[in-house]
Amino acid sequence: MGTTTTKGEQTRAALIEAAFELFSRQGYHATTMRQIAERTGLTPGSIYNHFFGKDDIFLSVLSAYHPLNQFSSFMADSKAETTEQFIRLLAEQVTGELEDQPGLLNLFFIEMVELDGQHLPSLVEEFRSQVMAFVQRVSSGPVQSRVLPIKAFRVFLGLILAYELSDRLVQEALGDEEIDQGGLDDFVDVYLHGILEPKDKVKKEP
Amino acid sequence: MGTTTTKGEQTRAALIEAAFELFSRQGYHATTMRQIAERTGLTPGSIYNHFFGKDDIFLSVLSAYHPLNQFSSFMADSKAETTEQFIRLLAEQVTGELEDQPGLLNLFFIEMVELDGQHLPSLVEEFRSQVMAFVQRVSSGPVQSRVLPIKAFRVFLGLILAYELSDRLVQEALGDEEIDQGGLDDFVDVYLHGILEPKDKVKKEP
DNA sequence: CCTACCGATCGGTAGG
DNA sequence: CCTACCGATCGGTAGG
Repeated sequence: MGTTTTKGEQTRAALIEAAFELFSRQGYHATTMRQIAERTGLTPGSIYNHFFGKDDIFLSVLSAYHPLNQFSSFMADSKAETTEQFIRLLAEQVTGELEDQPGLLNLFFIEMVELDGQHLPSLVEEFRSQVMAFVQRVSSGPVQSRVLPIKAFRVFLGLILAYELSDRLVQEALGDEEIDQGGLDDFVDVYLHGILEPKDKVKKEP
Repeated sequence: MGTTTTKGEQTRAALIEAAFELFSRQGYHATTMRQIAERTGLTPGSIYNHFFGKDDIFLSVLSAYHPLNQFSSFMADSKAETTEQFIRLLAEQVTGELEDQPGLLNLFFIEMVELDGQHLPSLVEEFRSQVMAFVQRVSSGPVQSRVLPIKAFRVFLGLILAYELSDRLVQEALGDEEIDQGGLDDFVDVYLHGILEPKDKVKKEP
């Protein structure tokens, strides 16, 4: 690459990567500065040449690894023609990404629980443009969505969460038994068409 | 109540309650035995007359407060006639419960991240009968579900998660701005009928 | 970037 | 159930 990286920048990057692996596996408070240093081949004290402290490291990890980073490229590169195709493809890519990097979701939960969600607002802010792209895409297709696009986005996020978390639960519960692979399509089906047959469309009482 | 509780049992219960509040707010490792003792009016050392150690307390908290405890009573008491009513009512009750006790969800995430999900299998086992009740209910209604009931259940759990988590995110992001209250109905709508108009039912390529 | 070190605090125990 | 205490380990600093 044309970008030159100084030794210091390389060390900083190595620290962030090591910290990501430790944080996402053990949580924030269970991860020690000594562990991070050891993984990078440094002495604990040396870390403070690159970061103000432990929380500064976590903040850097969070911005480098937060789960919504690749959303935009997925959406920009999408070759889908219909809304249905678009949703299916996006769900596939996002869950694939989360499967490759299981720590991404953990990092999010750690921030929420152990750090009281203090960094969530800025994360949401960073993500705003990607939400808009999704909304634009869903509302401009040849077939309109039944619900407000922003609601559709929120439920879509939930779809991803539902698939990932229940997948972990099922795998944990079953152990070595049959693996309920590939259920993603069913999840997306429900998202697109609901669990009920169309004939069940009963008017709600006012 | 007719059940007599000894002093020791009362203290144990008080410890579990105090521990729940602290764990769910701060996480496992950030909560100290001294904090738990202080909240109960005890000396740190006294805790060990009731529990083997910190992890034993967490285990007790988890079984006393795990989020799926009230599911069964909700389903048993449901007066819903149609599947649609059943789902709507259940979603309302569960999210209402999670709103009253925000710690329930946190506890689940803490277990998953900080304790590596070691207790999840037993939790799932405890919950198995409730899953069966849901499946039974959805598959025996006058209107059949389009998807396998077990899948419908997994997506339903995701629906709840989606609503709760995105609600927290939105509230965190908006701060004092408009509060997007009551969007639960929209979430349930998507779950029941999908985001697409029925006319969009396009066959997937084989 | 390392050596050496600090005060603070942790989970847990002994003895009564 | 309390007093008193332990070894271990934590995040972070001083000085070079």
